[in-house]
Amino acid sequence: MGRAGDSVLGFAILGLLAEASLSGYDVKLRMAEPVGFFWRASHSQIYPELAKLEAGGMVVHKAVPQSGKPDKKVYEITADGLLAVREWVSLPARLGPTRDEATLKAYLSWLGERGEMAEMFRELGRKHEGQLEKYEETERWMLREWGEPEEFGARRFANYAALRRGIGFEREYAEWCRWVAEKLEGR
Amino acid sequence: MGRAGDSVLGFAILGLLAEASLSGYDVKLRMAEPVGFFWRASHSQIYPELAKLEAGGMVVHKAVPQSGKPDKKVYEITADGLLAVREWVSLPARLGPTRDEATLKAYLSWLGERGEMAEMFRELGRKHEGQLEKYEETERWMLREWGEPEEFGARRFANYAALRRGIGFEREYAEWCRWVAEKLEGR
DNA sequence: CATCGTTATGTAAATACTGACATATGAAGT
DNA sequence: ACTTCATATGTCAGTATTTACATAACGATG
Repeated sequence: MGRAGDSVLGFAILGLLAEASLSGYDVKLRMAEPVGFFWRASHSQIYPELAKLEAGGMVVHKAVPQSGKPDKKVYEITADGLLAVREWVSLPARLGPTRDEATLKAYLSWLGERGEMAEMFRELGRKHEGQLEKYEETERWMLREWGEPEEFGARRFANYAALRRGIGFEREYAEWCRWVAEKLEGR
Repeated sequence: MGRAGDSVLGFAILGLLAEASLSGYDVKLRMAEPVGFFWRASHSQIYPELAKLEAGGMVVHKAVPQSGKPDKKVYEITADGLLAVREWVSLPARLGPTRDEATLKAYLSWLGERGEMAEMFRELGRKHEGQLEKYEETERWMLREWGEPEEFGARRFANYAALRRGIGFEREYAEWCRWVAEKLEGR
């Protein structure tokens, strides 16, 4: 209906602000690094979305002058905003409108030249392999710093759960790419 | 740049038309069933896209009167169109702009009520489990009808490769959901 | 002193996508 | 007779997303 904090992006931002007050730029940075792995957004979406959230009473901002850097607007979540995310988070998640270009290309692979297709999947596999390694390094760091997953608090577990999804996803994807490439090469 | 057949959807359609001439409705049906698992599109996207492809010389149509049913427009791929898909298919696939609502909700799960969150992931896991079973049934059918994957022709292999991705994806996803639910329930 | 990178915030145009509206034929079931 | 379903093709409004444009302060590098 167009209520503020209606879009998934809006809730993603509210979720970040539930943990700490942030500037639009800070939100952008988090949307690149940890959150971006499962919900990407650029600053040209974030700034307008923050304005929309503020118009809807979900967040408020105050200007913070800085020396050495441009001033920033630090956004803080309101009671309404917190209530809205808390309600949203346990609502059934929509299954993503599955759109995977690589799987489409696999489905149409009979149209391409075998060797070129194999090389493409080989390279794609390497990319996913690389991402997997980054995730696995993060996991090692978490286990080293935080101890046993069974004893994580809710916040840390939430973090770890998202990472586990990334690891499973990339591992499966990389394996599939290698398998496709191998078969296309005719072994 | 806005050339016809520029969008992934355009190439998806060209790929379908490379195998057989189809009406917009037929394309829609394939976008629901096998293709829709990795590239979803509704008829409100398909009809305009076909018109765009035709304007760009990638496809041509002829009206086919039918008795008992409304007339249809059957689209056929042109030499230009075929060349365009063939080139596109072995070009590096963009990594999908990862947007997965469920992983976002896992990341923000500390904001929700434990039991509700667990139930949500439990239910989501069931959905992915159901999809997995459908895919596995299709796989059994393929192996029964087509024999050994090693002896599939390029077309059948392409089909099978996309299915294998679906199976891996759903299996991993369902497992992750179960794992999250279990941990949230505190076992 | 010029340029580049980082921080910081925005807008605009174009494309992509969803969901609803709109229409029409004929078959099959109630 | 009435309704529903499958076939068949489209448009429209609104939302979401991407890419490019636009500005500005400051520090570091050359």
